Amino acid sequence: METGRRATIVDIATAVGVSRQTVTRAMNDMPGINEVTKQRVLDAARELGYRPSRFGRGLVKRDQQTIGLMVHNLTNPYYPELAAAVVAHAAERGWSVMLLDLSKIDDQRAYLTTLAPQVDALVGFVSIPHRELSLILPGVPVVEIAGPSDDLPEGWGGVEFDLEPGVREAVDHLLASGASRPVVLDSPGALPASPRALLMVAAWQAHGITPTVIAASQDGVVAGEEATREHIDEIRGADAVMAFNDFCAFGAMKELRRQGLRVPDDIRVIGLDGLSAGTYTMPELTTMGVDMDEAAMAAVAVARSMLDGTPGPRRVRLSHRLILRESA
Amino acid sequence: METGRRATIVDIATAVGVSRQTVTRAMNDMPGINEVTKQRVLDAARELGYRPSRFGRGLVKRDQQTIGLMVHNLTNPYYPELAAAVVAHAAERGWSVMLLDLSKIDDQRAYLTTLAPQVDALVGFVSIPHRELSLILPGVPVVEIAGPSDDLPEGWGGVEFDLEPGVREAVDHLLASGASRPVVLDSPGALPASPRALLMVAAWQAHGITPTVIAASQDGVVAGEEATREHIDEIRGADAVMAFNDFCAFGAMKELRRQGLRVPDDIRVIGLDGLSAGTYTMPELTTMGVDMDEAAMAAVAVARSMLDGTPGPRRVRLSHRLILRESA
DNA sequence: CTGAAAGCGCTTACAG
DNA sequence: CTGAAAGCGCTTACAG
Repeated sequence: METGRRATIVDIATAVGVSRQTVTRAMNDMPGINEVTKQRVLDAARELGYRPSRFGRGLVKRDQQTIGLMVHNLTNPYYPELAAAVVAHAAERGWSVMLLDLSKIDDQRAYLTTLAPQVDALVGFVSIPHRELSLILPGVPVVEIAGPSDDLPEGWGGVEFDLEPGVREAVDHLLASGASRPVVLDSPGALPASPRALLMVAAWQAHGITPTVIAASQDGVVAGEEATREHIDEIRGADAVMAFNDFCAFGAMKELRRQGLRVPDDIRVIGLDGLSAGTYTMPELTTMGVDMDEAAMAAVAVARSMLDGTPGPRRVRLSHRLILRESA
Repeated sequence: METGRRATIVDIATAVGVSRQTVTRAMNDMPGINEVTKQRVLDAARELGYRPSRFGRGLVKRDQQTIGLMVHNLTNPYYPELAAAVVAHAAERGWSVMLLDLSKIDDQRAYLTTLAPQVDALVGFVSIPHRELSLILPGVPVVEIAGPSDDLPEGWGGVEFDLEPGVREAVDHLLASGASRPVVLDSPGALPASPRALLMVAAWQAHGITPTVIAASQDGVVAGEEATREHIDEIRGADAVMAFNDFCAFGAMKELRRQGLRVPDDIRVIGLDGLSAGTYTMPELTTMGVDMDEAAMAAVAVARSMLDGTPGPRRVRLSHRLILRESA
């Protein structure tokens, strides 16, 4: 069956004693071919284990599009929700999606250098410097999904998340529920605070309240627990925690419970990212996020208009919204 | 910049006044080209917005491999852990991974018919009838990831999960911790019970104990809550719940808490699937699962040996293990 | 209904 | 250092 080399259209043609042309007609179910001939071709194809080369075919039919989906780490439940939606919207256009998960890759440069040329456009979260990516991929359309960034490189598309409306809704909700002594649980890094934390602080200050800001050492569940434990005194004096992201919020909720504090009765907790994993916990996590399906649709649409050279939008802005569940 | 048609190697050649050959040398950083010529070519390429065609290139260099990764629904956290690992192991071989998520696809047949020919091998969870997939993809190597199946189609590879050792460990652990009145929370469907539930029942019976089996209406978190609520009387008489999967276990834990039962003090809970999302809850979920990285590595290895026609293993068996956390 | 010709965009020898 | 030739596997017109 396997003769070392993969069978081609010519092998079938010579085996059956017809031209390549006739083989194409049979394989692609085209009209204008005798039913008997067709059968003989199909039989020979099966016999020889023939599979069409996607390169030969792609070279002549120019309709195959593949978009690369870049994510930092698919294990973070934030990305699969996006990825599933991107696949669905790409499928509507007959596009395939190549998954580029950088989390376990040692040499990201080398990885992208070999794989990215196999892609017609790139969509997703760009975790390496913009300039570097542009050098690796000269000319490939890129649609970056991220927070609002004024420094989107020339020629790139973007789907931007505007967190402000969600944060505002969250603060309004907390105020309405009687909270007035908020703690912001920030992530490490940018001093004095991350953009997310600054947004939260500003939203409270608009109501004359200045939250206490504490920082976790990382942005995972365990770090959220630790930070909550370390700052438990400040937190006992508070009536609401707004976390940097949902993971920190999960950690905070776990530690609060250990400390005997009831959520949301004693203290409210609000996450940020809108993970559906927030429905696994008890209480379910109130959070903020965008509609991932909308984001994916927008990203695919921008990619399409860039690929086609259509005048369509190159930059879409989506607002975070409060996702009201149980923890606040 | 964009002239409608995409620039090819020939466009650059004529623009610079050299042969295609020379352009190839410049673009691919090959030796034997004058530095000045090379610069002129590279400049022209940038000028014309040239990007190499992956088809032209793929046709002549035969080293590009793409594997299709089939998953039922990437939003289910079970799959991303596998997907991330598959991407990592594929990357080691320079393979790219095309993501095929069937969850939001209306016409799965049409979807696979257009996308699967763009793939050299298929790996993952096969949710359509085996025969149907074989018809859509004559000759494409398939590596199915699933529970032990004796009916693996001729020529397919498989990575099989053996749940029995994990279930046995879980029961031993529950017994050792003093539990003796187990409830099995099964999923709907197969009567009288699912294979998973039957395995659990058998493991208990080996110790002379017959668990009560109750069934949820679905296999999600909410169904787990509902089933727990409906059968709360049986559960109050029990000291351990073994759930069909981690989702049901999440739901059970939530409802148990509402009902005033403490986990694990009053009642132990054990899930099945080994989701890392089980660390988000309080208490963290004790569960059973395989090492996803190992599973992914095995799947990629089987795919490779099938693609190469190497005699390597076509079927790998992996054992579930108890993942001890807090809920039991 | 079938085949000879041309071409998709690229690279790999082979000459010079 | 550079180019003319051949070929990768397939399809699309065009003849017959």
